Amino acid sequence: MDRISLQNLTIEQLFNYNKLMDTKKIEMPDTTLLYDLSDFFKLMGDSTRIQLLWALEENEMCVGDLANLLNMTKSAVSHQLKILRSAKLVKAEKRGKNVFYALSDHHVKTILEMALEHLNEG
Amino acid sequence: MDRISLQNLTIEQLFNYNKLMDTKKIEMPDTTLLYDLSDFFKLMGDSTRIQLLWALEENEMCVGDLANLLNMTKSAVSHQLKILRSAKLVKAEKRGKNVFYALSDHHVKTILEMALEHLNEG
DNA sequence: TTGACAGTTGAATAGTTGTTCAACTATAAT
DNA sequence: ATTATAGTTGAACAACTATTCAACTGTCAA
Repeated sequence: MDRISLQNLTIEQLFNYNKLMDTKKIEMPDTTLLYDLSDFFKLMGDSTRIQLLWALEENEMCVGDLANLLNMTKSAVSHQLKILRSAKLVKAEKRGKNVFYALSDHHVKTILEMALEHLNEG
Repeated sequence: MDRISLQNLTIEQLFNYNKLMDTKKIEMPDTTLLYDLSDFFKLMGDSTRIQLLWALEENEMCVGDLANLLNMTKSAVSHQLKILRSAKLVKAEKRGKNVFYALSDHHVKTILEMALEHLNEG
């Protein structure tokens, strides 16, 4: 069956359409859920944070090393790490003068690889 | 072996560290790749676009219907659809007065579900 | 204790981005 | 032909965000 626009329907047509939708159980998920989803992707939607996650995927590292690796100031890196930390994607541990950061979530790698696969096939 | 900070190393220690890194083949991927990755996530990092993708996952739909479903103006929806379209995530087909949009990529659903799973377990 | 280094923080700035508004095109109906 | 509807577009505005800068804390070494 061809899809139709709800905008052009008579009352009766709209009624039938609604019945159809009922039987197919088409429904939007909770709005807050979609907001959480987009918030999560927003975290990944920044090249600095992606690079940080990628680097920490391989190595536990401290702020200065990450700053060297990405050619950024320690301040900028620290700001972004704080965001990743408050989202519970990385965890920090202080040892002496250094603060070492590590991934706290194993899903991240999977999602990164998933997206890479998408990009490669596109 | 405990991780160390490159910042505190002597030349000799740094040399040994580099040898270690060589054997472990730790390397950052091409920078442009990570930029593509974050660009992709940036697309998903907006609740309007996530809702559009979610809706189109179930239904091919036209602009007015999507606008009704999300309680937005047709203009706002059209702008966002244009972004999704230029990223080749949706495709458009004009039929009569309507323009019907549909997902053009099957990876999207998988990635959405992946992220949802992550959110549920967190 | 003093100096040096690692990292954090808040304010300021510059760049980005989503929505609105108004004007426009194109299709269908009377 | 005229009118109404569906959708697109560009400019303008407001909100958001990443980086920089300067000041600060805490730790180690001399």
